[in-house]
Amino acid sequence: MSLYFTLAARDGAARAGRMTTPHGVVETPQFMPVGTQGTVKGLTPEMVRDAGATILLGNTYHLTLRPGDELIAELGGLHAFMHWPGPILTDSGGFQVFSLATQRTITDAGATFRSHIDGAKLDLTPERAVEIQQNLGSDIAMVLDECPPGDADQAVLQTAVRRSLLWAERCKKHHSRKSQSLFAIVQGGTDLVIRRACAKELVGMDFPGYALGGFSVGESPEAMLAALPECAALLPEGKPRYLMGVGRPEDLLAGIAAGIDLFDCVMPTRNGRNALVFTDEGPVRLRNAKHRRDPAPLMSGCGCYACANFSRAYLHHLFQAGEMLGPTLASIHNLAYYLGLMAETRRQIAAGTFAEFRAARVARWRGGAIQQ
RNA sequence: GGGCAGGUGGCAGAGUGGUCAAUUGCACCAGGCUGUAAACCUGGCCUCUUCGGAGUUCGGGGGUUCGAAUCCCUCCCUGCCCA
Repeated sequence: MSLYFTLAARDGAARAGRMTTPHGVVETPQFMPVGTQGTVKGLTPEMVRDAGATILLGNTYHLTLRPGDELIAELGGLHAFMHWPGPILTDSGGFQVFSLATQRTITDAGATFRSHIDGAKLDLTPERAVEIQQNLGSDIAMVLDECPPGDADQAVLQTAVRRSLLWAERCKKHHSRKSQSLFAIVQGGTDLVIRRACAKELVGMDFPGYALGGFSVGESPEAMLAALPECAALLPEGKPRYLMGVGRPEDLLAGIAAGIDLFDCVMPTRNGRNALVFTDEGPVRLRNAKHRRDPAPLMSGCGCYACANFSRAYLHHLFQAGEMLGPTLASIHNLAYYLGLMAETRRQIAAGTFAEFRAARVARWRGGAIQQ
């Protein structure tokens, strides 16, 4: 076994636990910053660590196209290559099946991409997706899946699930790296019948961890939040549960309430680069003229490097001037905010007060958003 | 004093008789971003508007014309060259 997961506390459906990987321990619930191309954009690994991160995400599709998974293996694996000694989870390229839909064709054999960089052909079969991730040497690899869009009809969802199940089995069979765990991905959109069938099959294959994919891909936030509790409950109790690609702070708390342990999302880093920071009072758009002479930190009471040393007026200036430190500082704050939220959530679950905590937080975010 | 070039929306800069409230870029204003083709993308940016339009604009004034940012006269201003 290369992965140990133990639950330390429960509070309703919410759980607090601990996942031990070859490269370190991950307390759950936990948020994983996204480092698609072997970097959390704009931040050094030390900045990411100091913001509170313990585990990062990397990407199969992007890293095999550039610089190449074999090159990374030759240089000591992804951890050494990107100078991140902690745990890494790699996504399989299944999300690119969705996000780069115009660049690919898909059959039961696998997904064939036309590189978004130079147009070269990339055959991403389940076996190849596993090989790439084994070359990268991540602690957790994901099975290749077909991620259909949020507005897909039942027939499309069923095809995607059938294919994802086929691929999951092939990935599992092909996977051989002992120091790496392979997680399965449940698809099915917001259709609970299809989700249930998909989860049942995957649970029967006995993976060390399970993810919910196919959320936040165009369906309404309400539809996702409504489906989450039942979908999370389909996954084994004693194994890590990962909600892929989600999301806004309130979505994370909803996921945790449903029994999710792991999250990843580009939102804190992408939105940070685009001048939006998350705070207890809701989102703050730093480009807005009202921050021009505001001496306050991004968020009062926040202990992150950005808040400890700089004003909103300064961040506003950096973004107006197009300075690269703006995206860096906003990303640092947003990651610290997300990771701090997870740390506080773990304490609240341990104390048995998660539901009240969640209700108060959500009310404050919404109230703050209205005042913006 | 003489010659030449030129004065267009916050700035730069197109347009040179009607399709011009006026290309485009920048600046500015607002919004979006959910397993990253995103330090990106949308929209707005003279005034009013019941969003159908309406009213004032292209240095000032006068004129030609059915019609002028575009042609003519005049005045003012700017740059370069000569004295």
